[in-house]
Amino acid sequence: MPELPEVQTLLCDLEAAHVPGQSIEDVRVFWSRSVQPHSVADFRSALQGRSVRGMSRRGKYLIWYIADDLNLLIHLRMTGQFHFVENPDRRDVHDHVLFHLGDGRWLAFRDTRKFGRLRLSTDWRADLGHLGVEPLEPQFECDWFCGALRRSGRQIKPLLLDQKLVAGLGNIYVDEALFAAGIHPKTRASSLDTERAVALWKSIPAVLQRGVDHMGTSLGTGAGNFYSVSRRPGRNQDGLRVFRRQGLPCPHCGTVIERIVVAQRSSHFCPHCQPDS
DNA sequence: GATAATGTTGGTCG
DNA sequence: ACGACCAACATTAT
Repeated sequence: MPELPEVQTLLCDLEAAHVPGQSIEDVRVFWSRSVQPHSVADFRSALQGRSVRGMSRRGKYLIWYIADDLNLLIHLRMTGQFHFVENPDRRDVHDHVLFHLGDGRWLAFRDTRKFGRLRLSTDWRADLGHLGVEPLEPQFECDWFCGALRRSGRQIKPLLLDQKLVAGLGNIYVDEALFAAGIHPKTRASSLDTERAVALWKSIPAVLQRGVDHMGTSLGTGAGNFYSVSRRPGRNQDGLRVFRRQGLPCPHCGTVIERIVVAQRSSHFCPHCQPDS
């Protein structure tokens, strides 16, 4: 579920809720694999009595600063969420980790599908060193990006989903960026001409920033849907042009949007605006 | 009620 | 190097 805009929304909500600055009085883990590779005891003892000094985001990771040599790296995977619960007894069956904060609140990590991970790091720069460039930062340069595309023979969609080149894109925003740039998801990266490559370079930050501005994308109403700490859904789903809109008319030309599978992921595109090369 | 699909990542295998 | 496939899980839509 959560891609860069959703994690950024979560970060902003946690900061607005003043979680940074709080001490961690207690940590309770109800599904041990949420904190693997640590043992529950190690995870708890490493954090108990410490404080959350600050937070940031890298790709789809949320980073809590505990000390110079201790960070908590959180990846939400498909259905991870944070929210506050009244007390430990009121915890939902999918609330797998609880943090008792210094001001008395209980912050819960909820994750219906249990893919999310909370792991400790003594060096987050090294542990997240595999991640590529931040697409909303100045290092996301046009010449560098176009050069990387030229040197890769991979299909453009799996290349963009690979966090090693650009960090933070997932299935929704890749489909939206490819539509905005008029590129078929199976196109070989190296076969894109400069005009298409530059269009893609522009569309990636555009669709991501739009997602951030709309506080993320919340599809459906189920338990695994995206909700930030405020429990309000995002509203970016209303602005999606192609994602999960197969059978509906393209907003540009009216052609029926198609759904195909690329790299084992459902992919949505307009066959007229994004012709197969 | 069974079956397919789901927004992520990491592994294997050819 | 790359892509196909699977696994980790639970829920929702069909």
